[in-house]
Amino acid sequence: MKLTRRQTMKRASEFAMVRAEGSSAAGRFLVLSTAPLPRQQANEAAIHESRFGIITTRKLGHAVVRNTLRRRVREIVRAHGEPLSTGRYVVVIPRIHAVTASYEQLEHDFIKQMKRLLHTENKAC
RNA sequence: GUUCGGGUUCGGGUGGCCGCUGCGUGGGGAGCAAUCUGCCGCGUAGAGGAAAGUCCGGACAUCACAAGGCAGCGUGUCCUGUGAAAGCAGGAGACACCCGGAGCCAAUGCCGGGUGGCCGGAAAGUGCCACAGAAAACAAACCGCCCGCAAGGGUAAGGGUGAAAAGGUGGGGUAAGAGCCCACCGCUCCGAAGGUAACGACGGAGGCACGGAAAACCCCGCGCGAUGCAAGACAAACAGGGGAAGGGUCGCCUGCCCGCUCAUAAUCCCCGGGUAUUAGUUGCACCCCGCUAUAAACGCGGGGCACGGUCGCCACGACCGCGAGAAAAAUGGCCACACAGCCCGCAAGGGCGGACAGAAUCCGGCUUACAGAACCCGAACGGCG
Repeated sequence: MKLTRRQTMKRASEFAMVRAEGSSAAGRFLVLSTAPLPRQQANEAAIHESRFGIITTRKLGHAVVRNTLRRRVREIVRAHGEPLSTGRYVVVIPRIHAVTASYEQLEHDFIKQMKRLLHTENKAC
């Protein structure tokens, strides 16, 4: 899937909403949370693109560490995030163990958490 | 050649696939058009020597085209060069420490070499100096010594403590002692050859006063208006109302003094209103000419300009390098190959694995972090001639 600047979350209120109303799944290396897009935005276009946000806190390390981690996560989302590509907010938060993890480990963890989220959603329906 | 120290330069490479942001451009879409573009392509550019800490200095911007002071902040040997300034470089001086030499009872000083740095003042003032020690500074008596029956007094020579104990040695002197007196050494003050200067060879005087720390406060010289690109400018939208203060308020600073200006506005506080936008545009990312089997661009070629570096015949010139522009923040992810490095192994080979670190208005410095590579200089040791 594509992942351009337009698809990023930019407002604190959006992150707060996902935190308050969304569902999440936590793995060893990262936390994945998601919430549906608001209605009024969904009405404008039939299929609306999801918005993605990656949170890298200072706890993870200095700027270079945070940059690489954010780039890796963005790449993983671009490669495997297709099931999440419409109609939702998606927030990915790397945890402290992600700093020493390999790209492959991060990839597996992301896919696993994504499947868990989608599975519980289907059950709820 | 090895090791150590110093300096300069570099600080990961090549290729493939898939992406992101800026710019340019072809097509599609929207629009009467200018033009715009969340769509599909193509071309092209895209982190550092410290981008870091935010410690100095400037550019730029705003604050009333207006004067000054105190507090406050910065800075501190001298000369030269460089620079817009901060600063940097070279040389010199004093000081401290180390090594060697002469000298030697000791204190200390002399000669030669090397190293070092927040290098004004401790004789303006207030305070401080842990522990130990009797005592930590207008002195002082624990032991000791002397006088004395004792009470008490004299004594800073000796002991011991300490980071530091109030000049050193010798002689005289004395009840015992003491610069109390003398000689030499040291010290202080005054003069002074010389030196651009810091400084100071040398001479004279004085029994000697002045413990340390200025990174405790402080004092002296010199310098400094404040706030920072979240500065600020522009566009769009809108609706104002109420309160406090009346020689008080506001205006340029963190506080204050003094001066000046304005005249019911402004400022401040409260209530209310507005919304272009996935955080509006700009500030903010060099300019000109030519080229491309479409065209253009920040591409390529040439020229100019700014900045940085090197060299010089110091007129300025020559050569080399360099020109990124995000905004929840692009500059990347993965793979392969070779090259450094480390580990295991007799070897073949195998494994691990890229130092410190990420632009945010720009420029000049300072400080701090840093695996490794190349070159240059110096020192020590060893080898060869």
